[in-house]
Amino acid sequence: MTPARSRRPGAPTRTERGIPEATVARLPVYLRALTALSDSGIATASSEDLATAAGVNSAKLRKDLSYLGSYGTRGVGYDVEYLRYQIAREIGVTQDWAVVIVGIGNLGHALANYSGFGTRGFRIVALLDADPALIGEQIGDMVVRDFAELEEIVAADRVSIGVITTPAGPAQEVCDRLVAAGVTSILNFAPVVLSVPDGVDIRKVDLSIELQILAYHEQRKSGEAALPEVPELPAINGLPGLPSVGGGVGA
Amino acid sequence: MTPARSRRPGAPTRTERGIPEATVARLPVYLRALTALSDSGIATASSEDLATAAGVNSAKLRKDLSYLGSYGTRGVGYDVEYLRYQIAREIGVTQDWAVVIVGIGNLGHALANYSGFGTRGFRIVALLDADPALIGEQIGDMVVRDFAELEEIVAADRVSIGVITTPAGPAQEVCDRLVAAGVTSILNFAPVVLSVPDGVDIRKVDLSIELQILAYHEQRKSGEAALPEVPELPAINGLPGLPSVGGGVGA
DNA sequence: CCGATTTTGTTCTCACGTTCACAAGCTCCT
DNA sequence: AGGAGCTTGTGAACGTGAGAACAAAATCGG
Repeated sequence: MTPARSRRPGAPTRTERGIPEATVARLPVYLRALTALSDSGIATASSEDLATAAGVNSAKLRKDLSYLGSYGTRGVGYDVEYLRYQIAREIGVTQDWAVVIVGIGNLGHALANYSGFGTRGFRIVALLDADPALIGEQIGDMVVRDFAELEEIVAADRVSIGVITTPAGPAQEVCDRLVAAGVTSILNFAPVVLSVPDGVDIRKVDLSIELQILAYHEQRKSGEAALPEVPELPAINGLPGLPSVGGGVGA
Repeated sequence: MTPARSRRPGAPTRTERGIPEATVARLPVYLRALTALSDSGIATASSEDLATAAGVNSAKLRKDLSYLGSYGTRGVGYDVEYLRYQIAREIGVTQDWAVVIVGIGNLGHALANYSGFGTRGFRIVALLDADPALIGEQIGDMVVRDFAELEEIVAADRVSIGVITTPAGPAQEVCDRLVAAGVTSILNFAPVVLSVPDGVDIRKVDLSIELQILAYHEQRKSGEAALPEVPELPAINGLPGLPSVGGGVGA
């Protein structure tokens, strides 16, 4: 351990490798950009080049990279291969993470077939479903197994990441089982808010939310005129009997 | 138009219906929570109830809702149906938005079959692909059509939202065609940074980025010991010939 | 009719994230 | 060897978002 390079008294006291969440979310983008540059045979790139490839501005990119350390050479730029390795190591994709996918419907199928699984760094070790009609089905070079085998598989393959592609209904129960089995990171595609204990990370991908955000902006663009005028009282047309207002539900 | 209700001189001057982006991103979550409460027969809910259902804290929820107006009754709470309608209207899902999906691979198939397409508010009007082997295939109650028909379809159905589920390669070209045809909102599943002109909104969903973010936190949890020590010089082992350092790329 | 109770809407403060601007440091040319 | 020219890394200003706390308004009981 180097003795904390030039820790000034007034420095932001970024606690021992604490990288801001916003930066963490961009590192994979930089990694992909670097891989693309590398594949094009580019050996060195400036922050400006990288920023363009990643779709951000160069000041932000430099600040983000500065949290990792001082890779990069002033007056020259960044060595593409070197930086790529450093970011991959920081993210943790120099090792392989074992992943299980639970819920082999349309989306589960699609993810199971997702060749390369993005960049390397992840290995699907099991496709699970509770439906007997699906168990045994061959997908790519894998076979769908019974969700009941979850605990066994997690323990055997040291699985730390679970992907939930079930419908909304069973999602929380599946989530609880994953957590109980020892999975500590979950990627949720089901349209529900899952609750997990502290220490478990959860991320959500939700198609319909993304579309609704687009719709909001789209509505703005189509001129404010398109907005139906607000009925200020709850006299809603096609809705089943509303109590005039209030009325107090037994909470 | 009401003359700007009680605009104080020192007020934040939130420009005429400018809702913060962070709030916009949460409105669909509130909408879903309200729909769930409604389906359970709950007629009135407090900010605390709603916040729990949506997975946020109640102060944030109240502040978010306050940007929409003063729906809600002090001492009582919010009328579920009324608030649900107001949010739906604000987002713009009281009308139906026409959507095309381009790229009918595994993911495209999955989205095409996504029944209900989240909540209502969206209508898939075409599934497009350039591969002759796919054109004509029946998926649900739709048929895959030739990507060449894009312009015609967009014009005929007033399509404003496009979903890109092609591989990375053709994504930018597909994007350009969509924009040229008049689409002004794009949801991109391809692992590339797309560039679009001003006035076009774009959102990205990226499985491998989400997994990498999880991996980063996972690595943190597994104890810092797991971090391989940093090679401070670019002496990278299994990589093809690196110029010692620098060497200046022609940029 | 009035006070107690409940819950919203809003104000204030703090933390986080973004962008600007520039000094430090490296390379290359003369 | 020394200066010119780039490009990084970072300090500082600015804007946005989150959370605590409280005043305003509505209901309910006496």
